[in-house]
Amino acid sequence: MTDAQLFDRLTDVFRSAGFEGASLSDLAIATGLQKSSLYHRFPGGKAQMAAEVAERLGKRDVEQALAPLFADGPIEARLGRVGRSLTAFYEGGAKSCLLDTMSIGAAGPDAQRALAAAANRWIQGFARVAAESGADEAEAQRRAQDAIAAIEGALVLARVTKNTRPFARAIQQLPAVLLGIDRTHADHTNKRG
Amino acid sequence: MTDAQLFDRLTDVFRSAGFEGASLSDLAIATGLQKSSLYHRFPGGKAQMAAEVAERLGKRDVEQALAPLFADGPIEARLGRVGRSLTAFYEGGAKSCLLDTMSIGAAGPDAQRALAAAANRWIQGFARVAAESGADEAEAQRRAQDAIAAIEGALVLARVTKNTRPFARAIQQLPAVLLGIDRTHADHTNKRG
DNA sequence: GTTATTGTACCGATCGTTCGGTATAATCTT
DNA sequence: AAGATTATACCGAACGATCGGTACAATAAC
Repeated sequence: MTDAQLFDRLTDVFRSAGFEGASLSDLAIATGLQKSSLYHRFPGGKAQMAAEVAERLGKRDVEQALAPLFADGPIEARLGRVGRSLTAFYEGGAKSCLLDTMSIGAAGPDAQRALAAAANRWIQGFARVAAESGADEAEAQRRAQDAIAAIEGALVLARVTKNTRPFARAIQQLPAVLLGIDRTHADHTNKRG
Repeated sequence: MTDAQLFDRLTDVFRSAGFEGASLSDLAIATGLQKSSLYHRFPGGKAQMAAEVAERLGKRDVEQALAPLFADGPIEARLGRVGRSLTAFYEGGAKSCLLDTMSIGAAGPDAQRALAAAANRWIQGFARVAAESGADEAEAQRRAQDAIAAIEGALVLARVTKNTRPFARAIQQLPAVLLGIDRTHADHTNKRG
């Protein structure tokens, strides 16, 4: 089992069950390793697993999902690509966000710090593209936070109501939010829900 | 201890620790009751506690928070009152939402159903006021979902980054979202963050 | 004195964690 | 090159603690 696979499995358990809800048995089954083997790889136990998973989220996943932002091409096209990237990452809204599920309860200070760092990286990435459209620093930050909040909230709504359309809408409205375009009378044809 | 106090304590534990994170010991300590007393009141155990807490959220808390919506007065004033009501409920963004924290992991089918019902009641309440401003049914639903998603996402962001300003902004933008007013160039004076 | 309610003592199961040990591969010694 | 040693990855079995839940006697309320 490669490191990437191992982390993928761990991440999946944590993000669907949360920190407390993810038992070592669950993690062992998901990874195909015995609990003692997990302790060999993570001497710090479950807290270390959560912390390293959260770190990878900030350092690898966020960078990967936001990569299209800093490529070439018109800004709308780049944002469209990021939207598709996020839709894939969250499986259309069917999967929860690690930032949400693992920040509940006692996940240990290292994990909490890593989660906060991941969130801030995401905010900074969005803010950077918002600043491209002429927004000043503070306004860019606000737009970035609002865009992420819209996505995170839609994921919560999807988990509770089993309706992923608000998530699809949040992704669709992402360019408007970041670029400061009026979305009052946007087109919702065939996107009701 | 009155029923209201009892439920308040239980709700507090569930919404800050989630279902799995809320142990019977925690619940017993928070309520000042022994486990046997809790089982006398909730023969169905922790699952029943969670379900009844979620039911009260939908039937009492949502109704209470949204009450100003259906009183007299101009619609902006009513929405302002709801915003203050929600700010109090979430303590300015410092407290998580039960819809979020208790929907993670295995909270039992009754609780899940009650949480979904609570979310839908909230959506319907917001949609009703959105419809007042001339939006058709589908558009009102969308605005209501988006408004709630903005709030829930801001609460997630607040929990992770310890920054409650996105929450304050979500509340502030609530009237604009529901009434379909352009909020592109809204005033953010003294509300940066 | 009857009925609720609580306190105490438990239960089996599972929690996160640790320990002793195995197999293979790399590293060192000579 | 051969043998001894170390490092790495994994496993099975158990640890004490806590989990959610139960049985029942003592107490409180009426």
